[in-house]
Amino acid sequence: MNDVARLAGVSIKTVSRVVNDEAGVHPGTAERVLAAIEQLGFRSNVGARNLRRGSSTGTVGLILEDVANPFYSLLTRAVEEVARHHGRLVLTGSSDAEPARERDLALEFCARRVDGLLIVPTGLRHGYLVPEMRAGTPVVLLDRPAGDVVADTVLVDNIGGTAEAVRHLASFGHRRVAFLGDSPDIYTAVERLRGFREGCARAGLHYDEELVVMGPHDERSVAAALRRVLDGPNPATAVVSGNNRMTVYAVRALAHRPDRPALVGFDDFELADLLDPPVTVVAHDSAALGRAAAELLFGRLGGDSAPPRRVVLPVRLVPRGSGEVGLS
Amino acid sequence: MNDVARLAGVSIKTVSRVVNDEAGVHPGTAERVLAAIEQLGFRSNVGARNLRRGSSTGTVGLILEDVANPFYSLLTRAVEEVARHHGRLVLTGSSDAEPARERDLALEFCARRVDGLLIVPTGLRHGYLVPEMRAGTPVVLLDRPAGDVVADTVLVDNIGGTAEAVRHLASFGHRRVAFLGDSPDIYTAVERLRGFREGCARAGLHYDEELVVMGPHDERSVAAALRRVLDGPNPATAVVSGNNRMTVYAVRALAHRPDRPALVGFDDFELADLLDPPVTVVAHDSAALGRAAAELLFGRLGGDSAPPRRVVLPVRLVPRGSGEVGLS
DNA sequence: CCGCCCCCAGACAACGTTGTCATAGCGGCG
DNA sequence: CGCCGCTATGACAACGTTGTCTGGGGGCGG
Repeated sequence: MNDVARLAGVSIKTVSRVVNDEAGVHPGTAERVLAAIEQLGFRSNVGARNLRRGSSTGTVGLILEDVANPFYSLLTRAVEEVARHHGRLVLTGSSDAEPARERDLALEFCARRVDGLLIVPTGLRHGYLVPEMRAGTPVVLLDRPAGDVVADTVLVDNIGGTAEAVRHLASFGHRRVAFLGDSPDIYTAVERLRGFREGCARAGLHYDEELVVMGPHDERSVAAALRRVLDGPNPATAVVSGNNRMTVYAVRALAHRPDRPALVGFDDFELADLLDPPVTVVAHDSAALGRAAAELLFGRLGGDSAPPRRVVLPVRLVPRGSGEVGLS
Repeated sequence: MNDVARLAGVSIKTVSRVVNDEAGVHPGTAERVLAAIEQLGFRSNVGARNLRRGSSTGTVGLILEDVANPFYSLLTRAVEEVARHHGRLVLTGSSDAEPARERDLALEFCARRVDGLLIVPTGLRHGYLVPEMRAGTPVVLLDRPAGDVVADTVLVDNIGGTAEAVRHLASFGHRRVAFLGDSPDIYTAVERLRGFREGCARAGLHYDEELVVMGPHDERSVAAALRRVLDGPNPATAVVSGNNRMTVYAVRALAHRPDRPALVGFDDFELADLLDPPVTVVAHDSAALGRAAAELLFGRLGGDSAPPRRVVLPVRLVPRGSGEVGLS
């Protein structure tokens, strides 16, 4: 800016005025300044501006498990879009479901003075957020609440959705339904398991612990879990899988089995409708999740100081074929 | 920091020393300072630190078309990973294939003094990058070069891959192969079309313009394009589709056709192997693309000042079924 | 002709840090 | 006892901006 001022033969303050479109600069002067800016390729330093102004940095932080998962990448896109409408940029980070990494990312974001944080929380302890929130950084939690921190939270109806899946399968005559869930230290996994139990209870099914496997997270372990519930003496005839990854693994594992069980997956995924058979899912809109959370965040930034909200987004069962298999 | 200093009864400089783990602070003093930091929830302001130090902001910018596209979200994840190893955070933005948006994002990133930029360039004019590059911001282009700017570029072998797809189809007896490509102002679309022509030439096929459709970008227009090449008087018996989106649309459009043509898609995608028939693709590793570009960028940040490099990553044809259909 | 006001422009401080230099205190050694 | 050198600390300026205040000149009315 100094260089620009020198080149244009004005003071640095006048350059600042031109850069900020402030009124009261002689058009001729402004022209000279603009020419100098152009010539030197000057770009105002937003960091310094924010420091001086004490104003927003124009960024929000987004922390999730893994952008590579379509569920989160759709969510990310939605957040980006809302942020853009509010003139903000997005800092992203994947925690890989490691609490320490989530914490490091969040604190790093805060040190960079993001205007707000959107977090898909991992693990159980989130007390590290308290000082930041007290310091005025609004935090919105997505997809899961944080056990020990009260903040705005946007969830999907995990319990209702899983219960609905069970009801659906029971309506086709299934009495022995298995549940494959994620690790029990993940909130959504626990909720969906609860929904599963509830669904069993409502449909008058016996809840059999033998048919519940929590924790398999890769293709091999999902396949093993399926063998366990399908190859026993009293096998399941239908399966509810707890998230999009597991559903895909399950489809893969079941592809070459002669006696395929009925399958309903939690989370929709691309091409589910083109598989053979098309996969019935409990769908929810992850873009809507991101949008709702981001809107909530910007609401807070806009001055909304109502008590923390908890929003639960609806899910809906999409029958496609894999879940409408009767008993053979 | 002032408050911390006051509370600990030391000068602000001593607080700075403690925060930065500088040697030569009395342990007792350090303890008092740390206690004050804890009590006040003090978090050092990275922006101010960078301003004073004139050092890196510890961020890199990543601009691509759309994070929601799995191709880009895998890439994003790889970039995040490399950045993390180099202690950097990632600012992301989706350009939606709009040059103006790409430009705005890039300049916004530069105003925030990112250490470097990774860009999947959209459109043909990227001169706006020149001042930034001259100012010392390294730029690496991914997936496509920028017509009018010389910078490090990481590409995939578009021509070779598409030619290979044609060769593969011809080896199953196909003589009339159609090509569905993206809009011709996208570099990869043009390259793949060139690869298609080259493949036709090498396989001794007549290159028939009637069988080439460039530009369809949603489900409806892909379906229309397919009708055009399949329902004419002299129809195609095989189709090469130009990217992952189009392949998926094509699969959907072909799902209920009795006379399905052979199909090879450019870009691999999840579940391609589970469709019926499984989809043969020209696969490349988008994570490797992101990794290579990020490594290149950090190499530049590490002082590598060799002339701009152009890296071309290999592709490989993955036969799965849809491309191994002979003539009926 | 004088005084006032308006239009432009610049001087200066401050935002939150940190690098540089200065200084106070203290123990040891000749 | 005086000097040296070391340790622990602080004062100050500067990073690149911008808000506030001040000042010079010109036009206009009295």
